[in-house]
Amino acid sequence: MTTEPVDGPRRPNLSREKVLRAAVAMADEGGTGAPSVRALAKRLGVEAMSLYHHFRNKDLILDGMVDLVFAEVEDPGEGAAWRPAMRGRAASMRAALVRHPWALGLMDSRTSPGPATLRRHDAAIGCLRSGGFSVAGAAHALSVLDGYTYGSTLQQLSLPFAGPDGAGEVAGAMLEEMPADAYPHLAEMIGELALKPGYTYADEFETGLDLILDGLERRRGTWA
Amino acid sequence: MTTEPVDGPRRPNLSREKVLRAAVAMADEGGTGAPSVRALAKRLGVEAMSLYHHFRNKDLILDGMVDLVFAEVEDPGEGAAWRPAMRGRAASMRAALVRHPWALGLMDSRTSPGPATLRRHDAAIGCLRSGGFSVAGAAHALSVLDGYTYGSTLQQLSLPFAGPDGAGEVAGAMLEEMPADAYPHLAEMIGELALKPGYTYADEFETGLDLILDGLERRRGTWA
DNA sequence: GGTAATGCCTTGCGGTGTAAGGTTGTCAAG
DNA sequence: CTTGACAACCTTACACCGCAAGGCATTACC
Repeated sequence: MTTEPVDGPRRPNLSREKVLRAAVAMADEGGTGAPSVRALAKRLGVEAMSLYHHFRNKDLILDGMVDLVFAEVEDPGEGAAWRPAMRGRAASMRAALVRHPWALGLMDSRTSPGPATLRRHDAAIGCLRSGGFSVAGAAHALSVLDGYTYGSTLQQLSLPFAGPDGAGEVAGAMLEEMPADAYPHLAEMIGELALKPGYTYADEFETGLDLILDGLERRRGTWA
Repeated sequence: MTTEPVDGPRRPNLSREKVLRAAVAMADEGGTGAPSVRALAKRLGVEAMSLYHHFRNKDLILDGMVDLVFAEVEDPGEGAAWRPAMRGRAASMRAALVRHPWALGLMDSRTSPGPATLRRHDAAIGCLRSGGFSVAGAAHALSVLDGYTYGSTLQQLSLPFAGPDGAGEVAGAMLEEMPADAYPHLAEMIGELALKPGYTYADEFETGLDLILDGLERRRGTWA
């Protein structure tokens, strides 16, 4: 009993990972983005400044949070064919970004990728290379795929509704708010697509993804 | 002389647009993202709370800033062929987002598009429709193109260097910092591409953009 | 037992967005 | 010419924020 390290007053009950996990959880719960240092500390049963013992400043916490999200993305096995592997990777990435909607907003302010991010990149390049892409070709492919994945997710998160159900209502409201015929083509599209039941933006993502994968397959050999 | 409305003490010397223009200018100058309400007010020679007379809260200022960026993007003329028109639109969009690097970070937190944003969307749909795309096809095309444009720009802004010159240095430093052979494929790519002079990420954007445009052309007729 | 390091806390500073209410110039109606 | 409504702007105040500086137990090592 007493021989064990009972969590005595000064026993470390904090750690980089525990802090990051709590931070991610709080960001997921409250829709307000990254939690404040004070709130995060309270959640951990600790005073605010204690966190600065493990992170030099808040930016490093944010870096860690982003990297933790990237760590959730499943890497393609090295043996898999490049096309289904990259398709799965993009879908997994997108799912993670939707699960943690604050992550995209954090990404563009941090410039130093974490280990999980680097590992993910490395695995993808390896998959593409063994799938017949040159170094330059793999760079092209990774740039299009990741770019599209990020941007498409960002577009989805910017939509003024969450699930597929909300699309119809919001679309209808928008149509009425719109200054008469100020945006005729947009109005047509909303009326013809979004108001139909069953429209989900997630399908758009797959449509575009397949278009890009087709293009990659076609150019795979031609890229020096 | 005196008959003119001299800007007397209580004559409105503030306006939605003046505030927004100052906000954009400040965001461009200081790299810290959107300016604080206090700083913005000081720049306009006014007390902080005065701004709340024109905007109910800061979010509305941010909405306006984003829309002002979108207003900078040149729309394709309605008569132009869809492919060069959409290509130019994407390039112009990307240029605007690079000119105002804070805009992308703001985009994912705001969900109500402004008039310039809507107009831009409408024009693009019109261009695609008269280029032979169905309504659904235009939706697909717009989704891929915009998604890729946003995401690719976000990737570029996340790079730890600014101009094409910095690539080599940073790449070299990264190679040395890396835990030996933890990321072999990534190391190879950096060594083979980024260290070569003349590599710019902007070229990657065009490569991917053309890939997507090719794919769109091929599917144009097949989309219901 | 002495010493150094670790892990956490206390205090306090300058900054943030904004709610509530006061002041002041302008203009239309009586 | 007065009066009142109104818009534009200011003052004050609050609760919150990230974080610099320093203190104080507890533990590990010699």
